[in-house]
Amino acid sequence: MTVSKTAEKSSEKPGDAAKGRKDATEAQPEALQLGELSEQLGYVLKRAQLKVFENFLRCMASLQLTPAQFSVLLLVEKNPGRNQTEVASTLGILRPNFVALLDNLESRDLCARIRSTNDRRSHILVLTDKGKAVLARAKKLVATKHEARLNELLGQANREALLGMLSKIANEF
Amino acid sequence: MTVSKTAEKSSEKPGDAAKGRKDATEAQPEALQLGELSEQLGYVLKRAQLKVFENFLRCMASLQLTPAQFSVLLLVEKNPGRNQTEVASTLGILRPNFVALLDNLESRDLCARIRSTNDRRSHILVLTDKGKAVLARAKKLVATKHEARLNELLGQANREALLGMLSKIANEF
DNA sequence: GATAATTGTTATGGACCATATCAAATATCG
DNA sequence: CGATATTTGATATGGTCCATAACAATTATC
Repeated sequence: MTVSKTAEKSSEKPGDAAKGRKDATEAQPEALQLGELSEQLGYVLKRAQLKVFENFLRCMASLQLTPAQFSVLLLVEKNPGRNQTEVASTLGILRPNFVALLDNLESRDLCARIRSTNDRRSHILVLTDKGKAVLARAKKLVATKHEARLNELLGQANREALLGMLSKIANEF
Repeated sequence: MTVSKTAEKSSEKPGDAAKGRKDATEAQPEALQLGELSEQLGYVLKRAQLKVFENFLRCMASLQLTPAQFSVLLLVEKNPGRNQTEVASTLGILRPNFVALLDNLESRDLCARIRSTNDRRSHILVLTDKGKAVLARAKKLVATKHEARLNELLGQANREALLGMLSKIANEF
């Protein structure tokens, strides 16, 4: 699979005509045949995932939220008062790697760690007011720019079917 | 999104009853609510992709082929005589990162670099006999273990619909 | 024939993932 | 109770993958 994220930096600057372009009489560089690759679910899945993440980042540029950060905010909002281990493991993030992620969100005052009184080892996670506000704006951006674009491309019904199949794979495969 | 690959190392050893398990009278640790997260295409897409790759690796364990390596072999088989730049860019791999990948395949005698006579800068890529044989076995494993499992889970028609939608996202998003 | 562009390569840094380990706090059990 | 084990957040570290800059050899361009 192995699909990088780089944009196909087309070296085609507006001025240079007939450089990469050969007219019909000239031999084409011929694009490669994907062949069975285009039937490999893993390959297509990865390419689609990269595109979706890429678009997500563009939509969120004004808020500077990555998919990972967005998912943390969403989960903490829905489940306030849980500790780091619980939130991290739900997202499939290992506890050591969750620390820096949280450090970032906390330094931006989007989320706060609170020492639990029940268990003074654990840190309870809560969204700050700013965090709630940013998340609300993020949700709107996702809905109006990101998901809307997907609906436009696939249609509402197909989009839901896609989500269902992916969930099935994610949960039962 | 941020979904790690680690298996949920359940600390539930066969012997320890009633440790993590609370009976109905006892307060449950309560799984977190995913909430809107489960509707986020990016999140589900990433989780599904990780599962598929994970399964792919298991199926290919005997041949020691990663998804990336498999895709290179497939592409070179279908397009023999192309150079590194062409193959790499088709797969979305940057040229510098393609070098080590090829070094690996070549050291295992699955693929060969041949200096082009037309353009002595470029290396023409070809599968070795062993490479062809290994790829053939790989294809069989993928078909019988990997894709078969997906068909079983989704059904043939759904699997094709899924592939179509993902391709659309990958190409038109 | 001088200059620019291309190819494969190396070096390097960043992001993400995974494991081991630690101190503090808590749970468990003799 | 008190010794031992476990859990939590954290640090350190190594691996993999992705991205950019730069280089020598070769080729294209003018």
